[in-house]
Amino acid sequence: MSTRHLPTNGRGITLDEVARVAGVSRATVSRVVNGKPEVRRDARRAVERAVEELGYVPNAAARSLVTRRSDSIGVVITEPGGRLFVDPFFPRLLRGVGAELASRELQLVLVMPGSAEEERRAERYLTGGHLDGALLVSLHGDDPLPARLAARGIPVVVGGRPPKGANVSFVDVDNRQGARTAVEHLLAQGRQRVATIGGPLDMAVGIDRLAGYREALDEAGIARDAALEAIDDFTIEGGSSATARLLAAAPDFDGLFVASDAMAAGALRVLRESGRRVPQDVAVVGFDDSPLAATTDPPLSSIQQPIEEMGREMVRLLVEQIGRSETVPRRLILATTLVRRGSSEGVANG
Amino acid sequence: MSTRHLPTNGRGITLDEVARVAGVSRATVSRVVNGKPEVRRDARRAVERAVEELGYVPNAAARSLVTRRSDSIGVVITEPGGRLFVDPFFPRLLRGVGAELASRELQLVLVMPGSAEEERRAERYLTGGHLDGALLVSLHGDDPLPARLAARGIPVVVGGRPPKGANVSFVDVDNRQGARTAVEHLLAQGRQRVATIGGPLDMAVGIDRLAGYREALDEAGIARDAALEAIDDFTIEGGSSATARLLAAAPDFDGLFVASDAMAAGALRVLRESGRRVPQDVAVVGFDDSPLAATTDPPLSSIQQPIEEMGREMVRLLVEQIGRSETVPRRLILATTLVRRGSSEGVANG
DNA sequence: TGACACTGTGAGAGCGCTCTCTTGACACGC
DNA sequence: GCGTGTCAAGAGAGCGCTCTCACAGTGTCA
Repeated sequence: MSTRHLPTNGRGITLDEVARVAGVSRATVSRVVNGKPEVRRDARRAVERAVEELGYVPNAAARSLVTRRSDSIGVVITEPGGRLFVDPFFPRLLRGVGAELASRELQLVLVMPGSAEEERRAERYLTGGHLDGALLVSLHGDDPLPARLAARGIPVVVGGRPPKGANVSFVDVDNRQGARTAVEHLLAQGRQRVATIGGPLDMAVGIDRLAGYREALDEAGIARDAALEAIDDFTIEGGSSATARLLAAAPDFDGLFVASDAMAAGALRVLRESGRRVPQDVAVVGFDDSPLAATTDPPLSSIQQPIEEMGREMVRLLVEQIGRSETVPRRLILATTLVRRGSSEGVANG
Repeated sequence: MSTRHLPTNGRGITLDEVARVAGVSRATVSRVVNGKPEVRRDARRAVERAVEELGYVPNAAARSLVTRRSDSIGVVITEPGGRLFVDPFFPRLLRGVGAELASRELQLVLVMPGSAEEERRAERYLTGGHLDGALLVSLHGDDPLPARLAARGIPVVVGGRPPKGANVSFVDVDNRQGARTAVEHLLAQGRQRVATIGGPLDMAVGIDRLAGYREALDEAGIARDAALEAIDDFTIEGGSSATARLLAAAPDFDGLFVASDAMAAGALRVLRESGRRVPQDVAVVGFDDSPLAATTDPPLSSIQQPIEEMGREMVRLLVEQIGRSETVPRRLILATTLVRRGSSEGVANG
């Protein structure tokens, strides 16, 4: 597009040089570059031409130094490993975040602390004013990070329901309603004994999806049965062993809601090994609608979450906060969708 | 616009204040903070105490402005979507990159251009001297980006084999040898007619994995057969339709090497639908060793690649370049491993 | 015509840091 | 005593930018 002859690599072309070439002052160039309105046509034009000709790119450090803005935000992923690799939650989220940032000329700084030591370094970095704000994802237990950052006046938005103490903005997926939808779908298929495999109860997703399961049963007037509930981590193996426990405690269940697709994949295997046919004997619905839902045998019905939208909304909430000195925390809950596949279709048994 | 002298971000602790508290000059504080040796014991101690007491964190922008280093590197992922979400390649890579950067006090800036427009913006950003170097992953076709950046003197390391024209450092996985290993394994199992499903031939991975397949056959003295080769994209659906074509063209194949696990998942489904048993009738090996390899029925044998190590090595090569003015491009090829699972086990047929 | 408002532009003061250069203190040899 | 060398520490000059303030130029109205 442009013919920039000078291979600058940042060092070299400064505002001063552009000003000289354009025949105006440094201040005027600055105004044009930053889109300020009070510059006359011809001056603006001269500056634009000079910028183009010289291939001028503003020096971010110098600008930051005076504006006290870094024009970049942090995305902190505190995830030891598991979920990180099993489904494409993070790529999707980052995609959404990136898309929303791009139109705002903001940069995305990824922080993935892998140890307690690195986590402390990350906090230090965040509180050091290097970033204009932070997106916090995949918090575990009652991580004090969001509250700590908020207390320091750093704009923060949490992805997922934040820990108890933290009064910060967040964007969450409606896990509870998603779980309800899944269970209602199983009941509508005529299933009488619907079991569940829940995720870890130290995570909001784990708690909320189990709560949704229970609500759906309550609302349908079906008595709960502790034997129909098994809890495990979000891995494939967790799903397998939880299913084994379920089969031992309540061999007669004919519907199964699993709080993640990975666990559901494990469940399908164990069900098959136990001689159950899916969906004829047991109808199964997972959660996440991850790619592996389409590869299992039979393909897995699942609850789809708008992850990219979540990323985008997180950025919007964060940008709202940046610049304002005091803001009221906002919360946003995004709806989920049931995706019907073979594992819960047809075969009305009763 | 809004003049804010709020104690937010950074909180205004400067070198000067630390110097005053410690009773030394700004220069001495700077020396201590940057680990320069020529400071006497007591002065050093006083500074350290003052830093601790005040919670001083250096202002990155000010430092950058004079050092002309940003202490951050870019990771550019030019991937329209497909591969991004199907397997955890990127989380793994980012994990490796992040781990290696953390110990070097470097920050990771993620750039994911989603359109041509964003790609140009990204290039502008990179050449603007905002970053000390860049890691380029998932390049397609003959993307001119690496060559362009290198020409501007920006340190660059490519993940995967770079486009023809680009004489830059890169780290790649030994796709060719991985494919050979897979095919040799199938032959060792007694398979006589080994087919393959290859990836897009405008990508280095696609080309190299197909080349490996052919080499293995050549070396075993088996004549190649065009009917045994099908090409498609790296998706599940691509694998399905490629398999259908293979079944039509050469219904007698008894071994199948698929250039990605996602495609292999599609292949398994179509093989099953056609009445073939895996591994009895057709033994299958995939590539990537993604999580879905463990969830298919039967579990999929696959070629594992050291993705996190790739990320770490990329950072090492990049850091080597940063600071040096002229460097010779280096290349690194990482070995793969065959992971044997049910889809290619036992049943020596011949 | 003078007083005043308004607009576009330039001059210049920093932002917080690093780094060179200079100074100061001290030890040593003659 | 003086010159010389060594090492630690301070003074001060920017790095490239934004932003305030002053000022020149133009228009408006009494």
